[in-house]
Amino acid sequence: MAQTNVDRRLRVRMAPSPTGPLHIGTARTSLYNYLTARHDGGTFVLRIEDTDVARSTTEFERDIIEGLHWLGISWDEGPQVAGGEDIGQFGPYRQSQRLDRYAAEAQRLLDARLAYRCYCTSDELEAVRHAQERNHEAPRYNGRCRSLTAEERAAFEAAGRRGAIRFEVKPEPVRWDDKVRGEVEFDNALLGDFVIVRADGSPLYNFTAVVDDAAMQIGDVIRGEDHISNTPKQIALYQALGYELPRFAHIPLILNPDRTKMSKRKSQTSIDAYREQGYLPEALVNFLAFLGWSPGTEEEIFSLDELAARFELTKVHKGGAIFDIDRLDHLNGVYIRSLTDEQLALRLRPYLPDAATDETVLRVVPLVRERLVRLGDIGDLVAFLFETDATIASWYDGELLLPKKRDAADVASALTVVRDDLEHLTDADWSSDVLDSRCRALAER
RNA sequence: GCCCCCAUCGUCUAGAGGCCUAGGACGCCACCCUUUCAAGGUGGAGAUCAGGGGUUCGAAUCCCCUUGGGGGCACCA
Repeated sequence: MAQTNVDRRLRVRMAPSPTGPLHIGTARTSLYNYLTARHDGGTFVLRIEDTDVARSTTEFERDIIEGLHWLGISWDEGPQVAGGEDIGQFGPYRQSQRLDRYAAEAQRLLDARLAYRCYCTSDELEAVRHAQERNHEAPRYNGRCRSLTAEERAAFEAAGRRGAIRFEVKPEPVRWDDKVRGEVEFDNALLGDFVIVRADGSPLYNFTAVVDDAAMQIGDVIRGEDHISNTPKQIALYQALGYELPRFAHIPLILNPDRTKMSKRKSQTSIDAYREQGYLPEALVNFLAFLGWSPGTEEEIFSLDELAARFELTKVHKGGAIFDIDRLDHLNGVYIRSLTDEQLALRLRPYLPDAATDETVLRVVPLVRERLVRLGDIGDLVAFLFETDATIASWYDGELLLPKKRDAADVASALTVVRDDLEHLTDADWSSDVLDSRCRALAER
């Protein structure tokens, strides 16, 4: 493994877990990593953390990769896609393909007596936890298997138990200089020995992240604030394994309106959902970038490249930011209005019936541009004009939408009335007689 | 319960001791433009900088406490 001329100070990484569709928070963290790399001329690595076999799927992995691409976020090193090969000299970039490395490192820890086999069952562990809770103690592993004799271990193994591997935490204070938070200190004496490899042999997050970040020469670990309490554990692991420590930066969380961590239950968290509604990636990126960062000026419209030129980790806030959909809507409108007719027509295409000709779409664009908040809103505005129903098509298309004698303002006006009118329609109103008369009346206005 | 973190208009934020009687944007309210709705323009309401102590000639900015909020405490990531 010849790894030459790698400046780890300029290497950052995003390590999503494919256990769900691309999440807003993952997208924002990816963006901050990407911007940091681009700003400093560094390298951005994508690594797939799929060690949780039960929850990880290739569909989610594809969704995440596609979502990042859609946002315009690209990486310099990452897993192979579509039958290609891994890109980069530190691959493979999928943790499920690096199992031998974790096993080797775990063995190294075992041999050095910095980790040990634990044969406790989940029931036993739970019982201990409950007892600790009753005594108002911090729930943590009590170290029962820490000093098992060879005989005791053999007995467990003979009984068919395959122990998990626990890392022995040294009870000492750990501190690091966080790029966004400054000095952070934590007393590892409060920690229990934690599991790094399950009884079934599969490695766990805190362990794999450290092994890989070190192997991939990551110099700056930029991740969400929810990982801040993993950091002391990981630092201990870095030290035990003899790796050079990276720098850490914990960025603020994106919040629900009630200021709790943004969640699926309370907010729309999947990038796909925003994409489907017709938010432009440019708008989403611009919006996301400002959730926890600002250039320090009053400018607020930035392209990805402009963001990369201005972005600095040191200007990232410590406090979380509420995801304000009104603001996203506003930004989206700004970006929609900045598009040329042709560009907007192209983007609108997926939201209109196939029956609509390119020419028709192009003619609709100037009429709707000023009032489109999301591309998907085009459906509410004019999609019905292209229904196959002959009556609707002829009336709206011929008399209303594209009238020979009327100008664009007239048409826009009519469209709005039609839209408002439609909101009050009941199912019974959808007979062609009723529609016909409505259309006739509207056309005469 | 234990540990860690955070704190400027409703929201996103500017602010790194005097430029702040706290600026911008979103949202909201008026008015203008407009046959309507938008878009655009102009103006307005909206934060005693969570509260209390210090430090200093001077604090939103530094320190401490309180309060409030959040995150984490898995053989998830």
